[in-house]
Amino acid sequence: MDKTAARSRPRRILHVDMDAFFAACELLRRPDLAGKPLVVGGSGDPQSRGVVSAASYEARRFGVRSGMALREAHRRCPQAVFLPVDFSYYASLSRRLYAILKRLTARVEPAGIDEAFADISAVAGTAEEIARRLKARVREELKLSASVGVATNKLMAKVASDLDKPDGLVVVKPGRERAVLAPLSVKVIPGIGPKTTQRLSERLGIETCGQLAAAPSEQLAAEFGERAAEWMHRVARGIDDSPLIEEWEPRSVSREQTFGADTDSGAVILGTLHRQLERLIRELHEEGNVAGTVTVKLRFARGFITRTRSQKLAQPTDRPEVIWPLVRELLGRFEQVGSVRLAGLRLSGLSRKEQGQLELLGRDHP
DNA sequence: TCTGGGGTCCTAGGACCC
DNA sequence: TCTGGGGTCCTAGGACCC
Repeated sequence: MDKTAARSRPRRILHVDMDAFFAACELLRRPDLAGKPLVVGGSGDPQSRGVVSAASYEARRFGVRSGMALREAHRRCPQAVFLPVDFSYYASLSRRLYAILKRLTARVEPAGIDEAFADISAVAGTAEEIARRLKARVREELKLSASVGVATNKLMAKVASDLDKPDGLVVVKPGRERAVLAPLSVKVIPGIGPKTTQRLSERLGIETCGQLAAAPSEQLAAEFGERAAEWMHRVARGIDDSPLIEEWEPRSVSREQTFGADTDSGAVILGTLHRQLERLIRELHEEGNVAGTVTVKLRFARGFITRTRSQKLAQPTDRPEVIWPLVRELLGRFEQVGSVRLAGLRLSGLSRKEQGQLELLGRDHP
């Protein structure tokens, strides 16, 4: 790698983010719903437990937001059409979006079902021309609308794609990063969520990225620690060197389930965990993976608190007869905190199953 | 009106070793 | 024999993202 060459010419990173993706996908196959408020979430029953995954812009006018309880969405907009989440259908459209991106450049980083980064440094044309071309292709081939941001790094490209939604196109010129961020709320920065936003405001009186960039380092460090303070200072100035990551291996897999009604039945919880283990084992086998650590997660109804118990396996494994007794043991380590709302199982520390490991396990468990 | 399901990364404390 | 410090691993929890 020629580092000086990479430094001398700034990168050109594009971020594409689909507008109200799940709702827009549903409208493709339900054109009769066009113009109506539409809410996609959970089982589609606004009276059941579940949250809004996506709301059309018509529904947003009534104050419906993603992450909101379905019941609350229904209270705010009773005339909305409620549809269940059909993840595999959206995934099929997502694959077509990625195919369009791959025609633009091979350097694509997936960032979820409805968004992605692409390094367009080597693509011919101005940033705006490339972004227009991409948006036009998405509109023609998928009949969907996307918002696009282009900047010198991932952080600023993502912020830019969000500035003019829906159907937006924002290019941040090299050198303009800090000025673009300055008037914006700190919460536009990916990684600064509700808790950090509140803490910045209440403890330090900081609301905007400009104020964050100008805050004394010692003050930030005293509140958030050295490393976090340094990170905040950089992102508030629009500085981000993080590389595009085209592919990575998953670090963990999990299944979790919220009960329709809270339960204190050990049999129900155990049965749920057992089904979850069966599904996870199938997934491990399909991917040729073994797990290193087992985690059981319970959410208790009272106070909505989540507790986990985890243990590293003596030997990474994909064998249910090794994992299941550990799940039972972990379950026994929870204190009684009343009825349970959610039960979940996570297998982490994934690695590829290797021949030697297989033989070893075969000897241990004939 | 209560808050889904799938993930990632970071931190802190205790155990343990040198 | 006592004390301290550094590094690493493991567990638990928190914040955040889509």
